[in-house]
Amino acid sequence: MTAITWQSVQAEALRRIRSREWPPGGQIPHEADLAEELGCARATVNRALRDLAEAGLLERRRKAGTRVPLNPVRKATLDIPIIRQDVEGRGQAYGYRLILRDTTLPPPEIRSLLKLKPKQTLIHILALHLAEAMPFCLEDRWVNPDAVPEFADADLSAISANEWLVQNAAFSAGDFAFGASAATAEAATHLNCPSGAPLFTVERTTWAAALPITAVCLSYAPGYKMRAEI
Amino acid sequence: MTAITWQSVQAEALRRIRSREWPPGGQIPHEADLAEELGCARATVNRALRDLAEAGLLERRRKAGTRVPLNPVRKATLDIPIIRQDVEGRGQAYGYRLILRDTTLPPPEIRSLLKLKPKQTLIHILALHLAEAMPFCLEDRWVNPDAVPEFADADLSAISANEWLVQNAAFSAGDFAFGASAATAEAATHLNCPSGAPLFTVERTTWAAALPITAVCLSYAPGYKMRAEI
DNA sequence: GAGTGGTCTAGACCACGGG
DNA sequence: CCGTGGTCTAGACCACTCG
Repeated sequence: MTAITWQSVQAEALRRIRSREWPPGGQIPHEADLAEELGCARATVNRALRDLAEAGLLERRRKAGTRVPLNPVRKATLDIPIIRQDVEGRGQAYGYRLILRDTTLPPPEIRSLLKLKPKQTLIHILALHLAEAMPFCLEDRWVNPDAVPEFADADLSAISANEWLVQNAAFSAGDFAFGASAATAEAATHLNCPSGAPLFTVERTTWAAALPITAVCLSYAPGYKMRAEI
Repeated sequence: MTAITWQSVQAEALRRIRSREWPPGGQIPHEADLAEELGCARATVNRALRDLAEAGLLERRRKAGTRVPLNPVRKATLDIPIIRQDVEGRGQAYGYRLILRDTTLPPPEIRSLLKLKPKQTLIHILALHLAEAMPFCLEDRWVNPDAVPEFADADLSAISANEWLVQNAAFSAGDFAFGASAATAEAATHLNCPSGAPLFTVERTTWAAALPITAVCLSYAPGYKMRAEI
């Protein structure tokens, strides 16, 4: 009977790493040797070590073998839910208010961010997400109608642009930048906080292949924290 | 000849998801059917779909099968390097200055965060990380000497606590909280910014099993952005 | 050139959990 | 109960890369 799973192999490897039985900077045995020692197939060892390498706890290279990194670059995984789910996941009642919806020329920084041609117009959205009727997050978004033509017909008073896009243009690529900025006068009004208050911000751009879909800046009300585990 | 890899299966699955050939909320074929259709082994399909599920693009449950989620919770991966590598990775010269090193009772919020007994003393570190001789990040750290006794002998003028711990107590578990806060007068002095300036902050706690190792708050100089891709 | 991880296969058994 | 994904195996070939 085989009580050996890839998880148990992984746990044993992790133990050896943490106990420095496999010291930082050192090579560890080959997959084949480990498989024999632990009494399982090489594929099982492979699965276990591959997962550890993806988390940054091991470095693997063909021919060079597997080693414990001296300065591990750990990987943390962030969940990116739609804002409604973020609020509801905290056990709070979600609310939403559309503030502005317009079609206009974007400012230069948005145009260059999305690599648009000079005269390309975008749909501009400003919306407030609420938790227990308190301001939670201000969404300042630009949408490329060429990438998602149906968006022009979306009823943004019933569903947030955030949610609409996740449901209709999801599964695409993009990048995030997290930072802090001072609340502008307008943001302070909407978020009901002092002007200049420190706000946690998420800037995101989304692409369908080479076609830009949307750029958004989310400004969270003071006190918001984004969490991750490792 | 087998031109079929799990990556190609994954790409095909992704295409069907994005093209809505597999619509949101809908079931997709079983692994066995897909394997037959695509002409590969079930294990290959499994690997491809498992990876998509880990990224949040599919939901898999035994017996219920695999479906495309209506509101996908995307997963983004963050790299957590040591600060020196973060700076050097930007092509800048790294510098470091130890500001304070003390052994004392932690404030209540740190004590409860690390679940310490009332009279447990910790080592308190305050240090500044520099990029091109400009303030980059302020490190405010508490270390549990019971968890890492050797830390008491570390020469923190030569190596940052951040780096020492990564090299000597790495591979442990922990959690992160990202947020924004206003620069205190002291932080403003060290970071050379106005008091009250919005700072991007990372709070982290690290554990070896049930034993708390360290709690740290990193305050980044104004303008810092943390990036991730999806 | 040769060693190491990367991957595929065909088959098998198992565990979870929906109906 | 029993279908579906989760996993293990033994063997094979391949691709990368170090020496």
